[in-house]
Amino acid sequence: MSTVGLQLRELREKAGFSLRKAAVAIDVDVAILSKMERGERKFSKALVLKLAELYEANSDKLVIDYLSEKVLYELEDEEFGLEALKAAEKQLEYKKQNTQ
Amino acid sequence: MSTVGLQLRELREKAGFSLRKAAVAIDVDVAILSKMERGERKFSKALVLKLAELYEANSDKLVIDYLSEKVLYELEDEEFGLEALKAAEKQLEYKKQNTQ
DNA sequence: ACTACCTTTGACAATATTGGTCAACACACA
DNA sequence: TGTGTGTTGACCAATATTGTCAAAGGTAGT
Repeated sequence: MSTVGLQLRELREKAGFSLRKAAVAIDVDVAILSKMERGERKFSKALVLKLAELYEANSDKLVIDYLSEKVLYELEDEEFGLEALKAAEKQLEYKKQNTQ
Repeated sequence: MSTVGLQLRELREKAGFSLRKAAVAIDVDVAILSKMERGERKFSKALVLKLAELYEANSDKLVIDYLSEKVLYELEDEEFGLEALKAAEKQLEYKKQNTQ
């Protein structure tokens, strides 16, 4: 599985943007984008969306992976991580039923 | 579904602790415990464990619910929250297989 | 060697978030 | 009145997160 950072790096390269140009286009410091692509810093959702738009890529999967990484980060090394995810899932499914 | 805070409040009352006594026992300010029980502040895992021990309650479910709440908090109002959870779950399951 | 790009790195400042402290409040009841 | 209960808000301190900047090292072309 490839991280959001690496996915966005690939997309950037395919779209023909240098790191600098991409950074300027979404109004963020080059250093930050560099670190984000390599996973040294966490993305913000806003930046993921901006980049997806810039590269003309579908953002849904990127956002899902972004959120998933965020969640996994919270649960890292937790003995009951999987159980917690399943509990959270139940909650969300329940909520979805009752509001839609 | 009952929050971790409310569960711990029930446990406290059943165990016969006043808020103050419980707070003293786990070495935390009363105000904090009060807020945590009512969900105005987030618990820390350490406090959940301490309280479970104090009330002689099984901590597994409490910890799972605690983590689940933490995760749901991250995903609140996210369109793709459910998908993100499922993606995270896959990751964890995969990881589990390959390390145990 | 020089120039012009590229990406990475680390140090630092600014800012936001979190956690803890404290005093006061309101309520009930002996 | 005095004692115990839980709640509230203001405040500070520690910590984490983000942004800024300058410099370094790599590569390619002239």
